[in-house]
Amino acid sequence: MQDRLSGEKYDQFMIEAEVKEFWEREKVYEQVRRRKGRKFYFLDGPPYASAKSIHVGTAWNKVIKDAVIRYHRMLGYSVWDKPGYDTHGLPIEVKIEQSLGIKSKKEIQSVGIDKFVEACKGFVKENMEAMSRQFAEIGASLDWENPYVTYENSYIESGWWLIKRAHERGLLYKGYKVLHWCPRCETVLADYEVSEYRELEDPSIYVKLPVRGREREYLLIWTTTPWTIPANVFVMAHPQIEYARVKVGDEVLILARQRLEEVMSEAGVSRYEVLESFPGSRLEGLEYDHPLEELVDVQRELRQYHRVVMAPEGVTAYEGTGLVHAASGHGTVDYEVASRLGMPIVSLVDEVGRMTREAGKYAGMHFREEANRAVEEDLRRKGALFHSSRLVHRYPVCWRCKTPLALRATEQWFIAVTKLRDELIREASSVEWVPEWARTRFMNMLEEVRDWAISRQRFWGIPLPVWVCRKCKKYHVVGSVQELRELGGEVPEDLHRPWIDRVIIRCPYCGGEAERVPDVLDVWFDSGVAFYASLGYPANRQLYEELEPADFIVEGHDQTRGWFFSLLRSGVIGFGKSPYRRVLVHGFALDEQGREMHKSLGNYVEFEELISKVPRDVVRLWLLSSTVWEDLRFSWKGLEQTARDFTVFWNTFVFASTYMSLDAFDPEESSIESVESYLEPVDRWLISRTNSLIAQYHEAMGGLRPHDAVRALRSFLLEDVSRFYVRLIRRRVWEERDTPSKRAAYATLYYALRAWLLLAAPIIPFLSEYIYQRFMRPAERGAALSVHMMLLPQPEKHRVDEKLEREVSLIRELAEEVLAARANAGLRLRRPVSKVIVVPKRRELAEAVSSLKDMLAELVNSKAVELESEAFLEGLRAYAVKPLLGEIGREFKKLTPEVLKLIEARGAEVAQAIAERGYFEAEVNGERVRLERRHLELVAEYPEWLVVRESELAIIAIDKRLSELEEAEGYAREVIRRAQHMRKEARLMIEDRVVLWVSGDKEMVEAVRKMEEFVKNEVRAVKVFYNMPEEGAFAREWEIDDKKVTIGIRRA
RNA sequence: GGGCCCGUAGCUCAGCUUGGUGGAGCGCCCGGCUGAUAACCGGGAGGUCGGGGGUUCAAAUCCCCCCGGGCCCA
Repeated sequence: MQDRLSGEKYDQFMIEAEVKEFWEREKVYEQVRRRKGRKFYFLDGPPYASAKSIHVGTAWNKVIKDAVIRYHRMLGYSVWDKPGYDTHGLPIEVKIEQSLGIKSKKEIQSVGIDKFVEACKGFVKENMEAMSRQFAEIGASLDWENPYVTYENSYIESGWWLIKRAHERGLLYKGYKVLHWCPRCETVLADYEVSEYRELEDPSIYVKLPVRGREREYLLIWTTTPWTIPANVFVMAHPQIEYARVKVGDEVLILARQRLEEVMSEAGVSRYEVLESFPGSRLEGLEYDHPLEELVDVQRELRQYHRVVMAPEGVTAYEGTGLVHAASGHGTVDYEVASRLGMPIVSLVDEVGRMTREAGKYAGMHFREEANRAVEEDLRRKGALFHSSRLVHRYPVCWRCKTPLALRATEQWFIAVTKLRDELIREASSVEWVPEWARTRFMNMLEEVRDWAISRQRFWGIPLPVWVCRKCKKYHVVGSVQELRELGGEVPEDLHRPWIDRVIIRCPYCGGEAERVPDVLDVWFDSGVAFYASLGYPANRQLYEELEPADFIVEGHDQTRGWFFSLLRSGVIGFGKSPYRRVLVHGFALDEQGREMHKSLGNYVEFEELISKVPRDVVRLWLLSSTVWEDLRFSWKGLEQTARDFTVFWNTFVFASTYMSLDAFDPEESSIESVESYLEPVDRWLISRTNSLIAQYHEAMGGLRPHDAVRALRSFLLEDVSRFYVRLIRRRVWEERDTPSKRAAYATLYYALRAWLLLAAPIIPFLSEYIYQRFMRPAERGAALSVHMMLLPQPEKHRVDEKLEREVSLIRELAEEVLAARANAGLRLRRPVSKVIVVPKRRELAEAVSSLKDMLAELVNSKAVELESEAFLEGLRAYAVKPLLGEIGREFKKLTPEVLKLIEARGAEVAQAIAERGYFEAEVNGERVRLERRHLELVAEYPEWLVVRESELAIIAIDKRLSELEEAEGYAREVIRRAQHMRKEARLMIEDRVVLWVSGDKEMVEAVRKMEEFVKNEVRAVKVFYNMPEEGAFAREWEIDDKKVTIGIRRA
């Protein structure tokens, strides 16, 4: 092997630049993609292309995807890796409005829809290019040249196909629905878009509705939206709640019994009398008059509907009066109850938030700002206002413009998803969810699924492919461009509005002219069809049929109700099945304090900044080490620590490369099979650990737990290889001659590092490629061009020795105890000790020590390790006793001083007796005294030359006594260490030989002389002189334990 | 108001599925090493396992309630 790693300073940034250049030059990605294998259809959740800079969370998202993709490629799969972009929708329209300085739909029309839509497209294009660049930067190996883009004609056409499918299945319908409406954006908001609430102040009024045919008797209702009173149709009550007729002054009010006290106290009424109480069911059918009947045109037609109906779903006993005023066009429940009972749907607010003509006196008023006040005033004048105040409550506002929303019945197009509920549940159950709780969350959501309002009264979106005949008023759904052409439509170059709006087709029913309904589709529709639209289906059926279903998707947990759902919905509508097999849910990237990262909060970390400060692999390893489905806290410190791990990764490979090349090691010639009989326990251990790692890694990656894989990889290289194995093989590796033992160590180390390098490739693609090119590829015939074209190793079960792994881990634990004992006794590690005695407390430890004695001895720098029984220590142990005054005083009373004297005088004897038989008897002042364990504290004492430490594993005793020779070795090592330091200072090469001078303190010089062969070998000296260094030699005076020594070296 | 998730050392996080002596890294203190070295190794201090209740011989772990945070809904 040739060393291509050492001698160069480790610079991860430089490495990444070079690797990138290599990938581009050799077209590695293209070659990786071209390889054939079993299909793995990965479907990219398209990020929304509304900004140029990606969020740390978006980067995390793509890094997870990339790790999974690379992993599958290295398993031999042919991975479908087309990325996507979500490009339509209101948020982008808003940005363009802002950049054009306009504020409403009307202004867009005056600018020209064509210009507006072109601006949207241009904006999105720039964003996509910037985002792709950043994704490629962190090494996301997706097909950035050919992403799927939701605004493309082919994609739009694929979208149309699903609307047509829905229509064919009888799921498409036009209906009224009460939905949140933004009067500023002039559009309906989907349920999940109603996400922002503000604390707003509103009126809180109690209104008296006169009961028809009874004098001075009223239904009492409560509302915070006076503007809905003109649209009142009926009143809802709960059949099981108790109601009361209450006399207040000369009037009678009807309200819930349970609400009585609170309502009266709020209204400041202290004197009232309950005339009778009864269940709500008795109120059914009770008619009333509308107090504003003569001011509101539509109310004259609604007279016949004004009555109390039973509607438990709309009434609670914890708020209001228990009687709920229903405005069928302005409340969700109101609408549902009205539909059920065949009541009319009345909506009196127009698209811009003004009261309609039917609202009579209030026509033209803004619903919140003006109508509220006017209605309240009129009610007061009519004597219908029982009480009025103000209240601050959470009120929904538009998520983009913060305008308070109105509930409003509007005409929209729907897909009857509720009809598909059972299918959805069946299909979702068959999906594998990681983690498992994602399934629970998803299922809970499906239980309450609603019909899907797909239409939007906007511009930048997939046009709704519905044409309505001017003559017969029937509508026709167009499923493709070809169909459009067949119906006589002139197909525009771009399928967006406004061009598509101008397409007139022939009505298939009456032959009349049909024009398009001007709506566009909900943007959630777009990404929901990605599973087939990104493959060009149905224009190109083959690709989809080959690839479906998607084998894997992964997005943040917010997408449960988002993309995961919209995909499933589209899958079931279009194909009757789930479009994906496995789902991984990842967390949110939060800031260092655990809050959401937002530009407006000033805690936003720019991706470009991140990547300029921290190498990509470091970012990746750090991101991937976080538990994937939990939220991630951004941390510069965490990244810094991760960067430090990389220096150890690097150093480990440099170490291997340096020595293997020095010894011309050839991994192909010296495989672990070829050195089998020379493998030492530590070698067999590392080989076993390597296979355990491989198994663990596959289990983690296969189970979509990349964090577990990363943690296993990290600890293997840091703990097992670098801090343990390399330390233990140093002596073998420094051996000058070519020994089988050294070769065995190299073979083992190469085997472990090779496996690690391959396993790490999906996680840290840059560094692993770099090291592969310089360490592995030149050493192996038939190694692929790139590490990413290699196959991952599979665990070889016969090489796993669980017993050995357990034993080594016990030995490591024990070694720590010994080191702790040494540290406590001030015995430095460099000085050997003559003997470590182990008295094991567990049988498996005894076995481990007896089979791995040498390993333990090496780890703790001891000349010998001996297993002994407790009896051995007992022989060396002496006990001191400490009387426990409390116990002794309580029992011996007046005799206590005498007893204490006895203990002091015959302490050793007392201790021995109690230790051996549990008691000691003697006569004191003529009385027989019996001392037991409870009277005394026994303190074990050992000879001065023995250091003892007891742990849960064993009792450890270290013999501090050193033989003369060992003492000399200790001193010699002190000299060696300093000579090594000087070699380094003198910039000698590792393989250079030197001449050494040692002079000064007699004991030191004598020690070196005794250990001369050892010293020469360690320092690579050809000769040692015991006098002052010659002129020109590199010399220095040292002080070691108060002894002065002069050391000199010169290259031989 | 509902569903799901999170809360463990000063900081970042394992451990919880399957109850049995609480772990790692960083930081801090002490010591060591110097042939991977702008590294590294060892030792030590540091914890009401968010709070309360329950089940159990035994709870960080299982159950219930509460508090704080996240996501999604109402």
